[in-house]
Amino acid sequence: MAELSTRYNPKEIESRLYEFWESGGFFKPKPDAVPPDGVRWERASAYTVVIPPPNVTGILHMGHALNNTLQDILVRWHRMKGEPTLWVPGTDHAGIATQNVVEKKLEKEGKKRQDLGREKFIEEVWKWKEEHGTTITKQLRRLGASCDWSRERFTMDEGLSKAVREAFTQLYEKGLIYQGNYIINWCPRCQTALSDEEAPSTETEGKLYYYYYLVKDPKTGKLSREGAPLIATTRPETMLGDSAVAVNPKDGRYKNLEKLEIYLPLQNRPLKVIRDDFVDPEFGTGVVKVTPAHDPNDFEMGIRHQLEQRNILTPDGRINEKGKPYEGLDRFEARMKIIEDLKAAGLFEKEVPHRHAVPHCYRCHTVVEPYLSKQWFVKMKPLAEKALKAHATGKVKITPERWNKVYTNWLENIRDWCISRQIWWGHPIPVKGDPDVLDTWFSSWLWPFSTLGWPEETEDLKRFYPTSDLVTAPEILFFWVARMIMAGLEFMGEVPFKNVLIHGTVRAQSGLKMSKSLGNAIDPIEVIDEVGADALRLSLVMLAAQDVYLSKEKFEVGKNFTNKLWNAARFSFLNLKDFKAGEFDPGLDFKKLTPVNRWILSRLEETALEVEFNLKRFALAQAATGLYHFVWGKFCDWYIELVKPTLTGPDCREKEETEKVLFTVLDQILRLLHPWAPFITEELWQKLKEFAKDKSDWPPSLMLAAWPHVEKRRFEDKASEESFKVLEQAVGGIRELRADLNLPPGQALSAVIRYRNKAAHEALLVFQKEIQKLARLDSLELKGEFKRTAAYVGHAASEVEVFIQIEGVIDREKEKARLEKKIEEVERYLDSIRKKLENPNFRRNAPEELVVEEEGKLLEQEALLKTLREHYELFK
RNA sequence: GGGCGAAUAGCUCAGCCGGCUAGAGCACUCGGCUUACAUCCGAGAGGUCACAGGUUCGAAUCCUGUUUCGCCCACCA
Repeated sequence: MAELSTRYNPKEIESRLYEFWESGGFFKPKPDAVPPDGVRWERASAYTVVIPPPNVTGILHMGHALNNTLQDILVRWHRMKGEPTLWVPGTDHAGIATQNVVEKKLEKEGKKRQDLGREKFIEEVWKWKEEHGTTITKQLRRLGASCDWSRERFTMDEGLSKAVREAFTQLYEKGLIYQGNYIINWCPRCQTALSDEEAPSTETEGKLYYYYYLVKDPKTGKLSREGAPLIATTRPETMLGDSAVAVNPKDGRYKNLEKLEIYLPLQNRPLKVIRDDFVDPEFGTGVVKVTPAHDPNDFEMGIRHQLEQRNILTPDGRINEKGKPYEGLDRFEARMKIIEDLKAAGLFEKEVPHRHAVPHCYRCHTVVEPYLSKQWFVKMKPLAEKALKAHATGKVKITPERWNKVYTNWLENIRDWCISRQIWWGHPIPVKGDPDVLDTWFSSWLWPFSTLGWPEETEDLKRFYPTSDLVTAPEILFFWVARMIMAGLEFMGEVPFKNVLIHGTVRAQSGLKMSKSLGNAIDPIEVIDEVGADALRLSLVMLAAQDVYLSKEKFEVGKNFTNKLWNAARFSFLNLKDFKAGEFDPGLDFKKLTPVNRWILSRLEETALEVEFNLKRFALAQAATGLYHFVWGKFCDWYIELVKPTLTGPDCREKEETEKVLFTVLDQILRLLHPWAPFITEELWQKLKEFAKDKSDWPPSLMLAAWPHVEKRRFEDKASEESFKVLEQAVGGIRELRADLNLPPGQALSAVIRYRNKAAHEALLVFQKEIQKLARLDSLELKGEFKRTAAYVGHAASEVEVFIQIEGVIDREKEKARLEKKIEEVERYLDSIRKKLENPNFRRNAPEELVVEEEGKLLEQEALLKTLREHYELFK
């Protein structure tokens, strides 16, 4: 075998391995997988995930990296378990976002979309998609995502367009789609309707303007502010669309308001006076101007009181002919002009600062205008009811738990969904002569089944629907997840997935959302270039128990760990060089193995159990952390160090056995780690494979190798684990003394270890050689006598007492102080245990085992204290 | 305005059903190039678990309230 470099270099291997996997067809579900009982896999046993389709315009950001890493871990795990596993990839046409991108591109060429005309423009968008639409899928490959690319879909491809038409038709025929004049969120820049979810509000420091309306004197017919109501509004320009003023029916202050003839200033139009419960007497002056065409509440009031709906805005946010004399002005210009004019007319009272929520377009951040227009809607109540029921009966589970309430709360208060958009790029509404297109989400909500072929009854649909797990960020719980559940139930009669895993949002270290425009984004591809995809994945996942606050240093964890793994394997390969595996099953010989080998196998099996337990409950971070500590803290720090002399020593039975165990442990580690770190584990596993004598039953890729599932424990050995604790105490004690005493590295050292019980004695006998090696001792005596010529320093743990004897002089005062500190510590601890045990209530109420445990601790600590005191006497 | 979440070492976080002297990684201090790895090895220092009450033999963990931060939702003009 070629020598491995001393450092892990991900660049060399990543693209080569991905190509190997993809061209080998390993990402495709097994067509003929057969479970142990010989029955063909049933639909229920397939494992399916559909990717949250990134926008075609997108470039991979950290949110994607986390999201897809989590999916890939689950997918690779299930695939290794032997389940027919399918991860469906694809991209979203992202209506407004994509249209904006292409418009911007045209702008640079000095063109507008209107210049091209609709047909030509759409051609341009497709052209753009062909050229740039593969960026994100290429980037997902760099991450290692094991999607079945042969099944890649696009929300505007032919099949999905058909699904969209079918879904629309079905809803239409059921009477769940209607068209109506409605007040909707309108983006004057994008010139389209937006759903409520697309128009998020931001708290804004605004102003509340107070000014007088006019009253007509019945005698003179003159208009004046005498006795007229003062009103307050944040958007004075909408007064041009006023139809009435309203007060609360119970508001005593305005009993006679109806008797007045109220007129609108500037336009001098008569207004109605109405009374409505909506009006809050506490807010402003208690009098509200009513503008049915430009405010959602006023719209409702307008319906209740049959008011005129006066639309005063053009689609691009300018005042139209109804708003004379302000016609042609932009809405914000008009606001200023109107305030000026009101001031000039002596009607303006004051302006006060006012914090309020202002909706903005989620794409271009323009202030959204409530706007009256004809739109298409889906009646959501009937769909939501089914989705609530499916959730209540446990058909869909959301993890973490707390999101369940958020989900149900939203569905219970659902409002109809405005699905038409006045843009060009999107699915046309299949209604003759309608120029609108459908909301992007109208195609994405069908994603879990449309990607599998619906409305055709395909094999894929039968085999892989419903899917298994959906992994997503919380931001699109309503946009997407809830709607998919509704669509799945409506069109397929079944929930689209069984589990929803919601992970944290990736933020910059500052706590802000990462975004390119804020300049605080860390590019995952850059990180992959620097430390490798595996390091990125491991770091992200280990941090991702909740929201992730990222900075570049955080990828060190993964980087260092992959390098450690690389070197552990490198060491193994150097020492396995004349080894032929294949026929070896440690399970057969387990009882005959050396204690060290039994110990590592026992720990390995425990780790495998823990990893699977955590994977099952979607605790991917905990699973990764557990593996990390096993590999680094046990396998590298102890096992490899312990078996070094054996492996590098002369050939013997023990050496052969150790090589076999090392081979097994490394193989299992690589398998366990593969879902998190697919590249490095594959690379190392392929090398490991070269040592196996019989490779016929080894799959071509680690991706397809069997997952270390522990059905029944084969390697459990509590005794060797206990002995190992004694070893750790002994070695740790000597190291501590060495460091405390600041001994020079070459210092010759003899140690004496005394034991407290038979088990400890046996453990010491078993590991005597190892202790000597790890603690770098010249000699080691068990329960030996102290030489009169040497000075001694001691350390006592629960089961062993460790002394080192040093020829020559040691600093007695320093050692005295050290012992005093230790004695004090133990006394304090002993005190707390005694207090606990002396409390009669503790004995009465605490569980039996706990009391026994505490009593054990008491004896242990007492013995320890005795030794420390005896030793202290020597230094007095 | 309503709902949710967070508050633990200098930093980022783990601590499930209440009970091992509250842990890890980074940073820090001391000592080491020990024939896999200095992206490393060994040792160490560092915490009144936000605050105030309560339940309990026992609370970082459960309950109540307070403070600070974050997120989501909402039509108060």
